[in-house]
Amino acid sequence: MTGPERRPRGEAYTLDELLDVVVGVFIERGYDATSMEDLARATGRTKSSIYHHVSGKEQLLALAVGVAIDALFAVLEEPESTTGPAVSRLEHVVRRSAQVLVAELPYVTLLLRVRGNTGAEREALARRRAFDRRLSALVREAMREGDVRADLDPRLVTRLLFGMVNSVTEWYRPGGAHGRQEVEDALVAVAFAGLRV
Amino acid sequence: MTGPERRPRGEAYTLDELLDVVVGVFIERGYDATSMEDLARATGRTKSSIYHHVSGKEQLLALAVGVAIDALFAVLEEPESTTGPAVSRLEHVVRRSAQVLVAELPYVTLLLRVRGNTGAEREALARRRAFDRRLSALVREAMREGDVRADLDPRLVTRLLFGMVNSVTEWYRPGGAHGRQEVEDALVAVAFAGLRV
DNA sequence: GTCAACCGAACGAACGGTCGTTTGTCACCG
DNA sequence: CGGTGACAAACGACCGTTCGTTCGGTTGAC
Repeated sequence: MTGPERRPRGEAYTLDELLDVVVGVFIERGYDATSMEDLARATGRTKSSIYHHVSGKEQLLALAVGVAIDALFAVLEEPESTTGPAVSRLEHVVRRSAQVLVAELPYVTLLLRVRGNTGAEREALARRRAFDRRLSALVREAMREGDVRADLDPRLVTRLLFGMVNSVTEWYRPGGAHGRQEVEDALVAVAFAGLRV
Repeated sequence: MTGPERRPRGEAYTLDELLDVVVGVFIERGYDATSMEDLARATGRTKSSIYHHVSGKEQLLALAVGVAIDALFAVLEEPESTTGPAVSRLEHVVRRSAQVLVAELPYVTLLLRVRGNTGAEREALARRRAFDRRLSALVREAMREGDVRADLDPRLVTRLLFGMVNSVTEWYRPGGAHGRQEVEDALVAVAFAGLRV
């Protein structure tokens, strides 16, 4: 039941544990400004030890953003995202996206900072665009069903809506001033009902 | 009337023109990934020529984000931002912030990507926080006056509201799919009235 | 004995920044 | 009105450092 992993030395890192540390450093210092030396120091190992697990710095980024994208796409496959009125599905996706964002905060934060300079980043951006297209279709459907105001461009609405959702990565901190439930509820309230009384 | 500037060579850059080019490269490649060699190539000059105008790479960043912050703070000093009901002032600030963001797109984009690793970046972040505090006070006032829903934390509302506004830098492109007026109107409509019909 | 895990030392390349020199324009002067 | 000294602007070569990556060897659990 212990699985296939072996731990020759006292505190060897699995790839997942390595990734957890690496993502934290990437976010703190920025991907480009992070040296392999920084990562070695943060993981308590040497540079060459890291290269035993991954092919290089870029693969670490690719693995990390993959975690985030997979988690976000999984939301779209949930039953509540595929059945019922579009506006309800949209609300569910908004709420669950916020939950994923908070649960996988470092990974999603890294994903949202990717700008597409390397091959791995461009691939991540392509998957993000595919995700956005799904969201946009959902908004359009909710407009067609008459539950969401149709006087605005659905693509524009999608961008603003999920721009607001994604902006949570900029300030949310576990144990910070705002709780998870509070953030979710505020997000849904502002997005669907607006600020004015 | 020609001013104090001199142009010894054919196409010498003033500091402002230099900055315009530099900011573009910073955004495209990312600040850390941009080398002085890149900047020299983009400006059509050599590295040492750039060092004749500024003290180094970090000062270029400091000058650029200063442009953005000054433009944003100026919005708060406009008459419509200081008189009348708080909710009207808030709406004006949202609308004008979006205008500034579009008008000074590269500079504001750069400002919003700053994470605070160097001295210049930390100073920019401090000024951003001061700006956010002004916004937060405005939201709180609008709640007290009864024009904005008061069942949510005003700081949280501020972050979501301007998270949405700032997210425009992620996708807006001049001459792109969405016009300036369209973006402003959609922003105000979604923020104050919400998506649901 | 095997093999994943790890290490220390080293590599060429690229980095931000410096330096001494050259270029070109202008104000001034005879 | 031609000549000249001063000086901002720009140049190319170079500095020490750090980068991502490689490699040959060592360790220790099974």
